[in-house]
Amino acid sequence: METAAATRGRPREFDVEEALAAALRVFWEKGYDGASLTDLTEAMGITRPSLYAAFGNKEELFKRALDLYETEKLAYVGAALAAPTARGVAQRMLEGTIANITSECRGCLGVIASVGCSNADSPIRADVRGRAQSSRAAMIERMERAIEDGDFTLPVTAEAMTQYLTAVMQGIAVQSGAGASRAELEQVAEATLAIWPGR
Amino acid sequence: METAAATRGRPREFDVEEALAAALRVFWEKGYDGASLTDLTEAMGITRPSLYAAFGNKEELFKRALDLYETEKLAYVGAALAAPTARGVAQRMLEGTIANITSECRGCLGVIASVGCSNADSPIRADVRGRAQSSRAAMIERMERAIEDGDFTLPVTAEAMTQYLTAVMQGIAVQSGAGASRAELEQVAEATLAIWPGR
DNA sequence: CAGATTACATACTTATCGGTATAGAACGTT
DNA sequence: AACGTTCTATACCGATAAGTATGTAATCTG
Repeated sequence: METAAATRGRPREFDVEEALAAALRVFWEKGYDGASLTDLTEAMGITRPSLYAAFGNKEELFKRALDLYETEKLAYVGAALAAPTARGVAQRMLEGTIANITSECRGCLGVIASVGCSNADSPIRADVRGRAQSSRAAMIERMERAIEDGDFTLPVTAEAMTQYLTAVMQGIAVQSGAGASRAELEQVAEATLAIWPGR
Repeated sequence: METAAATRGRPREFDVEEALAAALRVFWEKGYDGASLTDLTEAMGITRPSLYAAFGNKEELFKRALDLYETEKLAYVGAALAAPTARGVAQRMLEGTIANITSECRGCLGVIASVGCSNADSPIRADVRGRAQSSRAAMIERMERAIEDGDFTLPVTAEAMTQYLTAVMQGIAVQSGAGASRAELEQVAEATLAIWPGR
């Protein structure tokens, strides 16, 4: 249905992926509510009507930016879950988190969008939550296998260890957004691993 | 200087502390940027000029609300630091955090204001950060004493354990804001205590 | 080259933002 | 009762929010 179009009419003068990457940085810095269309269009180097023609509206642009964020910035999650032991998973997750939130922009876009959205029943929050749910499920599965493998020296549940590790990562993201140095964040990761109960 | 005034002129028709408590709830729910003056005045039951006469402006109102938050909602911090062991401190801190963020409103006002403020160099962020710094210092001191007391079964630093425990609490607050159930939050606290290295 | 089609650029819409000017209402003092 | 003082109520301010109408420029099809 939508495969037609071809190349009729005036060609677009900007690169959609580049513009999207610029939008992602703005959302990352300012959050969904905080990012105005003026901020976005300036960073993307396009005009308002071009943005609406290419992406629909602000909300859809944000979702597209989240897609990009997931594929580019959250790639470490998959690699982390492939670690041979639960400790390895935790280590790679923490390292990935710190690398991610101290790179281009501070903090975690998921946390920023979820916490920073003014009204609790916003479609933005629901979207972010839905995305988080799938990686949570993957983490729980991985932790279940770790329990079967005897990775833990304590009787823990997969859900609890997932929620716990997620909390530490989110806390690191909060501290990063609040201005903590990379060394301080690494302290948290090191402490978590030093405490980690098992291999 | 300001002790004069007495009771000359028309008396105020609303209770300042009550209005402040209402403002706190609004800021807590929507964050600083997200709370509009319309939201605030409606919840406080007063008009705009009354708000400005009594509190100065939005920023000062927020700081007053933060004062109230600290004295009423963060009282558990002092009690937690008085626990006999580091584990006791952690337990009371985690319990206090969960009780706080699942009571009136979800999440932690400090996290919400810090993460949810659209621009990074806002006076709001600076204020929140300054307040957090003092409790951080108190926590570090307490952890130093715990190390001297031999509370820990691992070679840890007071700074690292403080940052770590703070991260877990912030993570719990994030999850609460994202809609996690109380049971899920308690899972995190229980896991943290189960893992806690020492008494 | 004519026409359809698509994108860009300027300027606009309505709504809401934080903050305030102004007028009237309620009090203590004289 | 008249006055100064302080609060409340309404209506307003300029700035900015998200989103769009309109005209023009650039491409493909015929």
